[in-house]
Amino acid sequence: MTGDLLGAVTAPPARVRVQLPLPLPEPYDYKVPGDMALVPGSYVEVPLGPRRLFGVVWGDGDAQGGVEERRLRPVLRHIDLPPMPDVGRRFIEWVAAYTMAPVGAVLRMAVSVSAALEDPRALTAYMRAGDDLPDGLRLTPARRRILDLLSDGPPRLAADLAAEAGCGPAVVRGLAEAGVLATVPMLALPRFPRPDPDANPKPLSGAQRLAADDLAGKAAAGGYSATLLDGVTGSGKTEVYFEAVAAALRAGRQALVLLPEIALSAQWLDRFADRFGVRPAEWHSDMAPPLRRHTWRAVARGEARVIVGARSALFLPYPDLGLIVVDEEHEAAFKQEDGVIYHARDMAVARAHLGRIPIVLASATPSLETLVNAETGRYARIDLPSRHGGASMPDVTLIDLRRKEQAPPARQWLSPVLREALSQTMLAGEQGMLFLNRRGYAPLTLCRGCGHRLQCPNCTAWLVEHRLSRRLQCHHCGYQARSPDACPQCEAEGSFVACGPGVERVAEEVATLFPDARVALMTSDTLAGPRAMREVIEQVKAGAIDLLIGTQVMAKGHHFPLLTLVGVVDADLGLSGGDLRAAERTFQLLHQVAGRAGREERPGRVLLQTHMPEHPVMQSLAAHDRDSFLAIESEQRRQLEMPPFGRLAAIIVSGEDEQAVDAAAAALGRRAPREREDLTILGPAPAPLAVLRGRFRRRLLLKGPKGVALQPILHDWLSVVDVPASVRVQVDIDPYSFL
DNA sequence: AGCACGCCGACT
DNA sequence: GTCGGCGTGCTC
Repeated sequence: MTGDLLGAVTAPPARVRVQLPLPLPEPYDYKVPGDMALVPGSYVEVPLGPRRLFGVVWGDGDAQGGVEERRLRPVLRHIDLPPMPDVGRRFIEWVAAYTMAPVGAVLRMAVSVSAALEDPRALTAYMRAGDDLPDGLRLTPARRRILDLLSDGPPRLAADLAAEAGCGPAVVRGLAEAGVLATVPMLALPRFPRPDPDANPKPLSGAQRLAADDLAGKAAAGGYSATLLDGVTGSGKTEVYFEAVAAALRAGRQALVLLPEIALSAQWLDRFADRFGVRPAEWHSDMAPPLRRHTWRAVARGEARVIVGARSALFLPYPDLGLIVVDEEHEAAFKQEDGVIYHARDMAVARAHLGRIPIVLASATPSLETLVNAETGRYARIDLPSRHGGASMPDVTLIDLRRKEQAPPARQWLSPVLREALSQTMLAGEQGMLFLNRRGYAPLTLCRGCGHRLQCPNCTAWLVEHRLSRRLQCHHCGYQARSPDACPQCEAEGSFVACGPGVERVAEEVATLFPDARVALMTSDTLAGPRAMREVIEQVKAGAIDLLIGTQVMAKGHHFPLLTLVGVVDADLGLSGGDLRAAERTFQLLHQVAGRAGREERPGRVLLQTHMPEHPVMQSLAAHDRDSFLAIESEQRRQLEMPPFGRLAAIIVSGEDEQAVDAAAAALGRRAPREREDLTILGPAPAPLAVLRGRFRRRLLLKGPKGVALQPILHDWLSVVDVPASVRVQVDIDPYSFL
């Protein structure tokens, strides 16, 4: 104002580049109101067309090359939060460049709840509206469970109720709409008390102490380092990296622990609380939006000091991250397969590098990638021996299903040897476990009359019969249907035959073999919530269960002291399919499952049913020789120049119009950079799931030597091919799943 | 990612 | 004659 009166030259209105959480090709410029003090990283609200959006100031506006002044619209609001630190923005840009995603698409993950920046709002909790139920209320089983949960206890969040009852949050809202439940604002949002690094330190073995001191020293000193913490289950990896977390806390910095499946880690949270006095901040995708927002802000403000979460926790706006731990670093769950396709473990290493902080990769069965990095010296390595001396692994026996006397009877799946072992185990008052990584009753249902196979209408996949829920399910898209009475093709009634086993079918066989055994089924279908999981675990520990039957959710680290026998119903499952990492993954999974048998004083044994006992995976498991398996696997990859000895990228072309997809894939194939001798191009070929969720899919694969960055090659390649908007082209750098 | 604009089929 | 399908393009 005074400037005008004095005739002074008024500075042109300041202009900033704002990155919006949208897949735009570049940030947009906005005009800064005179009284607004913005810095790079400031969170702002800006207009975009008719909408108001949150964004992040990415730098100064571009007065020369950018849009003309008169088109600029003003920043509406400066959000009252500490700005996103420089390293956070550089990380987002790095991930965008690496994964070939727009920066805005990566930013979208970082402000992952769309309303992350909105002012805090109370959570909505639900409680019983009264004791009586209205007439005509349909009391479905899910509704019944919700009401039971609320019959005793305080009002609860819809997401928590849904998780415990094993249904969707819509059921809770439906009950509220029906007037059965009332909503109340829940004022007690979790506060994030500071974990105390000295609350309850655990006694450590000599080897643990050395490892812990090493990692704690790195965390205290800061600076980039990557360390593989390699130790079998029961070697005390968690206690060791807890000391690194403690050191980061003492240094006044935040720590992040990435776990593959936060939902299954109630035990982990208990151990953390025991060590540090309070629970850490949790971050995962099925948190209620208000809780996500609350947690996000607590991280941004630096109030949350230790965050444990699934892969998306990597993108939280840490103002002062001082340590990253990736536990179970070999887990495929770290690979995000939709939207921005990335591997959280690899991105975490990049984040540590950018932030100049240490990262710890922990595993009992490290990935080949990580092992090779440790061997070449890129990563430091700490080997943690078992606390129980050398013999931590149980006795592993292979059952050769090709031999007549070892094969199970027709339409049954447990061999005589395994049956006998189960029987002995239970007679001895010990517990057994049967592992089959296949949900449902049977993976394939066909008509005896005409041979028709029940297939998903949206995917190239058979429908899996689930007898417990009396439904057919597609495990790829979630399609469900009631089992038909008659064959849809030949209309014969009652002509269906179940082919192959799922865990439900194994449970049926067990019920006829051991009618008196107390059996628990552990699959993602039966363990819908953390409560269900905890209940089964308690029952097993209390000895109220004789036999556990389940899929990989059962394989995760639970300590069952009475469990001495593990039977793997089909050890070969997962080896077929031509997946690059099939053998590696099968080894990791079976190793983990085998580790469930025999803890503490009781020796355990493992029986693996297989059709290929000579396979390196089986041989290594039987001989307790991880290194020989890795050597064979590593040599094969080296010869094929496959990762980690070469680089791989997949191009996935998909769309609802098969011809358009084929045409686009063919066009990409024609323009492939075939002139370069160091590159190999495969495809286009139908993706293994040629139709997924109603979309046709074709794949191309680009392989190059280790030293060559594939992104610029892909960029040039894709830029010369015109693809109609109805066809989507995705790039998957370092593909894991070949689906 | 939204949302509008814009050209071709089945209805009040 | 309109209502509405979603293909293409824009948003600082």
